Amino acid sequence: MSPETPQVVIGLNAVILAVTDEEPRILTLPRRLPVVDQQQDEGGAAPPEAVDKGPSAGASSSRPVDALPFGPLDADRDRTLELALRGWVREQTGLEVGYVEQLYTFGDRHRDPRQRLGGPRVVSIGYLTLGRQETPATGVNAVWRPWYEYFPWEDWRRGRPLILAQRLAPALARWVEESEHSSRRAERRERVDIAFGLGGAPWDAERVLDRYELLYEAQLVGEAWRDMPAASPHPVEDRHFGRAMGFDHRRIVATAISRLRGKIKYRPVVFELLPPTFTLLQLQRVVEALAGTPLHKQNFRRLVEKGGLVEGTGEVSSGTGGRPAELFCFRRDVLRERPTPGVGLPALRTP
Amino acid sequence: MSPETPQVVIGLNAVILAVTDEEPRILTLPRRLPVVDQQQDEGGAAPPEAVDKGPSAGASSSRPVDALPFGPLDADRDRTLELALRGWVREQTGLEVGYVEQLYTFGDRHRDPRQRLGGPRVVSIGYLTLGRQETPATGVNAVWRPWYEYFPWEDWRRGRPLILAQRLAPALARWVEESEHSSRRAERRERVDIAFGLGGAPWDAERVLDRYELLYEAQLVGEAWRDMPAASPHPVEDRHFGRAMGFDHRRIVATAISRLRGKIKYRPVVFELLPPTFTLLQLQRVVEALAGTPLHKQNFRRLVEKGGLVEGTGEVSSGTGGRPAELFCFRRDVLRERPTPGVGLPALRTP
DNA sequence: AAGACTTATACTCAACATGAGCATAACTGA
DNA sequence: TCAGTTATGCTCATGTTGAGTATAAGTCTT
Repeated sequence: MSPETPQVVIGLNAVILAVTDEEPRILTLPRRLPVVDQQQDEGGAAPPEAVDKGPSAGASSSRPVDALPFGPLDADRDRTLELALRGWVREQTGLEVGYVEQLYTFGDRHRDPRQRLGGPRVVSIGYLTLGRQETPATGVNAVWRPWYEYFPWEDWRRGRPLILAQRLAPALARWVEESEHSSRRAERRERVDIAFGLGGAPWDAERVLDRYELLYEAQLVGEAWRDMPAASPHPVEDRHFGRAMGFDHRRIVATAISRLRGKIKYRPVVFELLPPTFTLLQLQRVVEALAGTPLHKQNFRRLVEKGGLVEGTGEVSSGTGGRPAELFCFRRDVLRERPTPGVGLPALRTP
Repeated sequence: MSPETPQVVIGLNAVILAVTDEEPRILTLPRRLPVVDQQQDEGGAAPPEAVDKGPSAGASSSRPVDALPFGPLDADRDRTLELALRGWVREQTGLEVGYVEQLYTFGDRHRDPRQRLGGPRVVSIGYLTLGRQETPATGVNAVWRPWYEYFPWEDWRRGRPLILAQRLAPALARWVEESEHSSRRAERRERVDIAFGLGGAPWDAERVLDRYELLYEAQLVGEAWRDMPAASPHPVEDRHFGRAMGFDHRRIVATAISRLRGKIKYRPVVFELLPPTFTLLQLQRVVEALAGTPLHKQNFRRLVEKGGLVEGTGEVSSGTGGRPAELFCFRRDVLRERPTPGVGLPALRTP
């Protein structure tokens, strides 16, 4: 490795989320990335563009994959990580993000194909941003894509997804059975049951990352094959679940969903995704879209209204298709009143 | 800056937590660190030991400060971040950590005095580890120190801490008033009220990090003065709250407390801090120590027993000082039964 | 213009969870 | 034996949650 190669590069990755037409969508950039070839596995110089610069079309071939907006931290220029992230997003998409939250930092060497091409060690910090769906700058090749395309088993709004019982559960069962020792099988089975709500265990909507990690380990997602040093030719597509992404970006999106599904319960973050005023059904649809579960309409209304999360504006919306609905807005005072203002949960009192 | 200086260094920091005598304690290493001098602010070569190596006594003077075990990521050797952390902890303390959880990644340039001495950019990843209090290897200068020494306003077990009303609230009020514009004052006041439960707002035990960040901004913690490029001589100690730490380590500990106080509510992590069998009062005392609030004994028992979190072993403990108590152990099956098994919270059903 | 359909909103009721307290049991030490 | 200490069982009022009924007020179709 050449001496002037930096040892470590910090990659900043943004899951830019908006909800439109009752679908949570993330902003993705289709990118052509170098394919790891079995022959030249340890040799060959790295195409530096893929690592150092953002999406400036690298010289590599192969079909494009979805990637998140991302770029490295400039140690000399960027004063904070968040400012660096905002800069990259602006540069690559033309969008100005509002609410930003750090998710997690990933640094496994073996889960990034770039590491095998002689590039520097990449440590990626994932961020989640919330906002409304805006059109990227002209000339930017960005796509707002529903996040359930990457995680079809996570959408329970119209009942338990068919893919679960029909395809995922059998594939996972095979993975459990392919273990040699029975203790190992029992351990795998328990992990599968808890993560996917099988074998009598309940479905926990927040375990999105657990489920993705398990699928990766069981080699049921495309990324797992891509990352294997001596991968056999890609197996039948039928055994890959959900749409794959470049780098470790799907893992970062899984982290984002997990985090957000947890957070809406105790912090009023949903409102970042809504216009200043909205009907209660609009609000409900957004929460349902994020949580991936249907909600009882009347109870939801009681929750947010009696809970002091929203207040009526007096205005009414006409385009409901039925009786006009009152327009509500977020009630900021709730932050002073309750410790955990979110969609569900009790309060605490001062004794 | 010399060309072979790495641009970015990843610092891995461990908050090693155990609870003994009803006090949560973290393992700290007293270290002598270079003092930032006003004269040589931008010049001077960095003492590389303070950054590159762990606590190998640097050549610098000044009195020692508390620091967490930490060390840089070795991009070539360490396969994962967590393995690197375990290695550093082992090397510096002789301890083998069990449960490990990543907290947050900090990268603000201006909040690390090392950055002003010409060293590389440090990005610190904080980790939390849970276990029992073990004695560090002989020869290691490590101290288990109660975390409430760093955050005395966080311990509400014996009622509202006196320091809050007597010293913190007035100091914060001064900070609010010292703003020029009234809109700025109103904004500061709202932040103070929400973070510290003043002005009628409730106390939210989880906002530990918010409170520390606010104190830092209001220059009411020692670290704020240390980090100022042109700091006036340190003001009277009377205006600093809690025991200070080196680097940004107190911020990392604040993150740890916030995270843990949230997590015990929905994941059975408390048991990592307890022996395999314990009495219910022992369990309660540990939860109280972490949450910083007293709990109703009978209700707590009902919660963990009916909630299926623990099961009786039939054995009894004699050293209670009163009637002997039954010994309980963690009931692993609860993971299969409830989505969020912790100290408090409802369940979800499968329809 | 009537009737079907859609969405909004109010209200009820049972099941369950939570906060607070009373009562009794079983040990220790003076 | 009595006071002090902790353990454990039980009650009761209140709050929260899940599910459903009923009615209001629009749009669209014929």
